[in-house]
Amino acid sequence: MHDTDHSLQPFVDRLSCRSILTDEEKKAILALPTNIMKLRARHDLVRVDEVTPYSSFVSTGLMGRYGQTASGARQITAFHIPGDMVDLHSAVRPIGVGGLTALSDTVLFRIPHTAIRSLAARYPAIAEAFWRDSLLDAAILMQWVINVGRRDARTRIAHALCEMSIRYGRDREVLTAYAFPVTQEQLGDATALTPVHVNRSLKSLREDGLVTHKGGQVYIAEWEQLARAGDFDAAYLVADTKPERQKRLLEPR
Amino acid sequence: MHDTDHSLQPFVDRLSCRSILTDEEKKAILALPTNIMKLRARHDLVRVDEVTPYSSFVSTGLMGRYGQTASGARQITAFHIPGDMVDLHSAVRPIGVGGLTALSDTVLFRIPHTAIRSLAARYPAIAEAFWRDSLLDAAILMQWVINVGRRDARTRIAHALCEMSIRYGRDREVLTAYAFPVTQEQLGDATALTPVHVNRSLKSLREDGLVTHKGGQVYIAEWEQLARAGDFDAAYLVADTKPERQKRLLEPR
DNA sequence: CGGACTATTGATTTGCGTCAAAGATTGTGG
DNA sequence: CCACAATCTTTGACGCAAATCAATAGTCCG
Repeated sequence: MHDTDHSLQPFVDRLSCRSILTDEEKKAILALPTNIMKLRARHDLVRVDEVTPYSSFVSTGLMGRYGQTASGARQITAFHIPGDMVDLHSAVRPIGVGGLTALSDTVLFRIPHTAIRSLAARYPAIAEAFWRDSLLDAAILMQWVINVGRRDARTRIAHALCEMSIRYGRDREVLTAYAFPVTQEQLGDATALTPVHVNRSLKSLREDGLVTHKGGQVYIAEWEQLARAGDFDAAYLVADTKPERQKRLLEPR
Repeated sequence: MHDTDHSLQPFVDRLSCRSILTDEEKKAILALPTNIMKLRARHDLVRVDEVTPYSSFVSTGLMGRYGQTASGARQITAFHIPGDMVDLHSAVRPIGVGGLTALSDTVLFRIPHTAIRSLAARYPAIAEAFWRDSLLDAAILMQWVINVGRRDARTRIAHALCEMSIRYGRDREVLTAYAFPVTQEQLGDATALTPVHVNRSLKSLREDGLVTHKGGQVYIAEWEQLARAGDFDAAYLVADTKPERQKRLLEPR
């Protein structure tokens, strides 16, 4: 085995943080057929209401899942960062989840659903890992409902920046500087704010010395204060509180 | 086999709508140990940040999943109606999903996670059905982000009432009259509105002759118009567009 | 170097929140 | 079965956070 430009090793690493996989299972994942694809910023991978026959691993860049209202307003429902597998779920339930767009220039490895499905069929423990992965996405979505529904603009932005800090970090550690290549308009589409108000909220956070977002880079000056300002508690992002509970449903065979 | 008061038959029926299960698998689900539990309205089954060792099948009543902000504002992130299995996911990922409360008097059958886990371990096809079930919840959650983030009050309420109409209906058919035992305050907690504004929005929909909510009952007078007013498209609730795609990952053994 | 995004700031508007108070319903214990 | 307490619904007046409108600077890229 050797790494290639198409390597899914980061995906295996990420799954292994949350689920226990045997070497054979890891190898089987690495052996998935991949198809490299490059997307320019603002180009769609999947349009709303379109059904895709692929799942895609994000290698570099940033993808956004989105839906829209009849009046054309866009709402981003998820950010997908390098290491994430997007549309993994669509192998099992391929509808009703909106479109996927590149928020910045992005490199993906596409994997046919058929390959995902047969892998999950052969290795139930992998299916379980995939399931657990989609449950983390669901937990994040719940937080977004709370964020968008019940927090004011400044708090929402702070919360979003805290979330991405933890998600970009290895092993859920705080990253006080990270690349987050979104425009203020896109950040507004994720937090349900207008670009103008995103700008004002960022300014307020910047003037209070908590955080800066410039040139697609986030610099967190005061993590503790930012987390407080964003009403942020990272518990929902943690794989599991008790390691013994993340043990496999199935023994290796 | 005979039905009892603890029967999980409705759960099997619901899973069977979306996944293909053998008779043996269905029997195995029905054989799960259940523990009946009654909850009065406004009582919690699981508090925020609490970890539960049970999944619960809703027999009658209405459950709500919720989170809250530091300032104490409550946001309902999901309604769970009779036939739903709540906290199914917590068997695999037991954290970060907030609390569960009874929105009306509710009867539940509790099932230990250990039983769920061993069932999923023995029958991978059941694990797959569970996964698919949690993906529907995630699709609903995405719509809630859009609803709360980008639609005005009247539209949000209309959307929520449309969603529940389809979810209460058998086989995703429109139900123009259904029991939905929530107060206007709870509906506000779900749509991120104040009870006062929920009242005004309902009044507007009522005066336009679209829908009525009185005494915990919803009466939809004009489905088409209500769906338009709520910017509602039921596609996200459908099990699958193409039946052949919902075929099993795994052959029965 | 020019055209198209992107960020920033100010002035004004508005949908929804907040506060308040009066009815309608529901439930409960005597 | 009634009384009264508690909860829920409805309506009005007012305030505010964020949207909208508008215009000027940066910035990136071909």
